[in-house]
Amino acid sequence: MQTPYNPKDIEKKWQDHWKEQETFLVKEDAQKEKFYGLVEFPYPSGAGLHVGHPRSCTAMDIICRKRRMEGYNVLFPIGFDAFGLPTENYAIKTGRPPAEVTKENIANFTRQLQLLGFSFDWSRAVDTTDTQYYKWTQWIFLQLFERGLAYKKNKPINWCLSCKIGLANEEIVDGKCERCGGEVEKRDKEQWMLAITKYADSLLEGLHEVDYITRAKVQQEHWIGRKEGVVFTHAVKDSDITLETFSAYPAWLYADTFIVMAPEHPDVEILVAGGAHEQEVKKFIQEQRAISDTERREMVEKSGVFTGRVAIDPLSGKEMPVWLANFALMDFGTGIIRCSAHDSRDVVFAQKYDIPLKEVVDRKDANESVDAHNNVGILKDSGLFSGKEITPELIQEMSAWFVEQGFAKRHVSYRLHDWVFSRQRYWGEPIPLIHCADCGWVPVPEDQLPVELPHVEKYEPTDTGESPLAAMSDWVNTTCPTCAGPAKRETDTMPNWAGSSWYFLRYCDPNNNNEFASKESLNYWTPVDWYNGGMEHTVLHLLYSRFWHQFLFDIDLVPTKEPYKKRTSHGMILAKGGEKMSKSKGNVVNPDDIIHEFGADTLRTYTMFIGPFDQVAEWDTNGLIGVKRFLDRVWQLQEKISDSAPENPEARNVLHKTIKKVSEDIESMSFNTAVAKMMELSHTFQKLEAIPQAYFEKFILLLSPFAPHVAEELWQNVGHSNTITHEPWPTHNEKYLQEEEQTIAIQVNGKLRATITVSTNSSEEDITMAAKTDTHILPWLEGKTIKKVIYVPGKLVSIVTI
RNA sequence: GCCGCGGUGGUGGAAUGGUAGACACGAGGGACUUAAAAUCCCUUGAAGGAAACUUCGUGCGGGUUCGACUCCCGCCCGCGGCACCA
Repeated sequence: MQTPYNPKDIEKKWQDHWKEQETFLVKEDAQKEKFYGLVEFPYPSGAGLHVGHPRSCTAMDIICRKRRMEGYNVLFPIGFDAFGLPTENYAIKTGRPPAEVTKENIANFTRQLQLLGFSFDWSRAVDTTDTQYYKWTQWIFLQLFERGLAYKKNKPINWCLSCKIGLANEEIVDGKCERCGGEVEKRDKEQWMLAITKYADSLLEGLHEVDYITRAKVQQEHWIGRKEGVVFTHAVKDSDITLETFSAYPAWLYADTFIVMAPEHPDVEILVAGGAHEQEVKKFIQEQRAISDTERREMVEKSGVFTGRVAIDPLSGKEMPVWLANFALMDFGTGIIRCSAHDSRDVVFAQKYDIPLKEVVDRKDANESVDAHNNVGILKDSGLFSGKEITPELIQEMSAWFVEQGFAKRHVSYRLHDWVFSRQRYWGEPIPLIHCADCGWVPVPEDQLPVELPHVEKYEPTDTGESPLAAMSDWVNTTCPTCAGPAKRETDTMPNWAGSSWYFLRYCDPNNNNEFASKESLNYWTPVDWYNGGMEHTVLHLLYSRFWHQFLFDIDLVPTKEPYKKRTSHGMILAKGGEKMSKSKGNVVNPDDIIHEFGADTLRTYTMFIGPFDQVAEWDTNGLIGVKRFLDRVWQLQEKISDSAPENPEARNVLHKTIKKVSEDIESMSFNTAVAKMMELSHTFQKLEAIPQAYFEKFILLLSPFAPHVAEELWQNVGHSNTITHEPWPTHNEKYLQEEEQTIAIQVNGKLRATITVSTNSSEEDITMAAKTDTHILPWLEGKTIKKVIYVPGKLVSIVTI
């Protein structure tokens, strides 16, 4: 009688074994093909691991363990994205240094992740707050700076009136300060920007060569928002000013009758200066400025004010009144719009202020909307293009003609904006620049990197909205690296996204003191073969890290243009009832408790069994019971192993089907059905008097990526002394997938009426004959003429009668 | 409003043109036990029927097909993202 399955002892034993034997440590090996599997590194919060972490980590752990068994040299690293607001806010509240808190949190996360038995190469763990790590984050920033991709610009920041601090966008909930619920307004401040828009087209093109889930590609495309169009230049009557408008729908340009400008457009002031409408316009601009972003977003009412000016339409020579409108956005296109009867928003505005409109297509009926975005209809009153049907070709033709005639120039507009890279915060990488009155912004010399975060007394941002570093005059005041004159350090820090934009490169060579990673290590390991992470990161993190990587590629520091070959995403795990897990709701599931009660193997396998991997799943502790029973059953099977066990064709066939199914399902991340199939196999084996050892071993190999600890123990119990980690992955034999008998469904007129069991060798004639003469089928054919018989090999016979 | 994903038993889900409900939870019944737990076995979409079996059934309405959860057209609902984008 075997001892009962005791996960606690087994899991500890094998985790120690892997650590001592350095089972998962890897080195470059030119003889072996590499595989780089990556999971998003966690933010080590004080709350500890969430059950969502085991879900994504187990999935990639399974893939990496399978790859090792397939003979690949597998890099599967982990680290911590440890700069961030929650730790800083905790520091403000308690006065404890963030570095100290971070250290504790990382230790706790490490302990928890190790309890789950992931096959990470822990020797490569990185921590973005480690000076030896952020030295290189700063270094990469300087490369961007030196090539003109980092620049300073006056930008509004979010300012909480009651906390008197600058807030990140993420800290604003429903337009209010997340911390105190107070009002938030915009304040202008000089901010460091990264020119990601220079990479907009490259980032768009790169999407064609990578294998990302469609959602990720579509969302990135949408975020970049590339739109081709034309820019018209309009003379303003009795003025030297010209107005440039952007149009993405050139088919409707003949319909335009008025122009609107964004209230914040810099030319507005000159345009109205001294005019009869100046006071009204100024009042409108002030009103608009007072409205917060959130209110503005919710505002449906269109409003505006006439500037008193008239622009000339280059197409017709006619006059177009120029208005300011609350819906014109300064940061899209040129901030000035030609408006027409073919845009519902323009129509609402025109009707409100009695501005004349003109349609350039005939409506079939009065209710039909002829919206600019539809691009359908036959043009009228459109000069040369009257009578032509709007098609993509015509739009091209029109754009070309406008350009040719000198009315317009081509222009591409993007939704994507340059990346605001400054934070007025303590807990981030200091921006390694020094400002000198004579030399301007000067980079900190490479041999002085990293610029370390100094120790401060208070972590709150200052009254002026600057980072607490600004109060450290000893640190701020320095000398200019160029002229040695007095100079000041930049006190802004980098955003959270900085450290995570290149961490996967550091994993290749984490202890390198001379480079962010050696060329050899990057050539061997990159690109990442498979990257799994959360849906919430498919836009920003992915875009930012692709941008940095493409930049590093352009300056010849990484070997590929794209960092990730393949990107998948896991669904979130929600609490029972479909709510997000949160401390305040008290519905958080702590992995420690689950491991204590059921074991890590059960937790791992359950998170894979819970539902389709890419969809949200509701946590259900009852579901763990079924998985625990399964592993118990597998454990019991070892008692039935026998050298003298006879071959059992039926069990063997089920085994080979399981090998095929599990192998394929891991590749498609259909982990839930892989587990289900192994459960079936365990039932099949359980019914046997004796199990041939060879069958059992193959089963254990299949199970090992899911439940590695129990698999190692069983592997040892059946007589092996080596770890199961590098045993070859089982392959199925096609001939064992063939049953000797098959069940054929018989349909009459599309309805299932019977099933018959026939030998696999039976001919089509035999089977259709058997179908037609089956006792259950005969009554359905009585008095009918058979029109057609469809035979699907191995599946069914469908009889159609008249 | 636009984009993406989803809607199947009491519950989580399986099946991407071929026997709807695999696998699991829960529930009911049984075996073992002095008893309980654990374990094992059976039943479990609905309705009708003694049974054989029949009818209905994958959000709603149409269509294609011998055959549709699956493909096409038109809707409804839920979740996520973007949103006055010219």
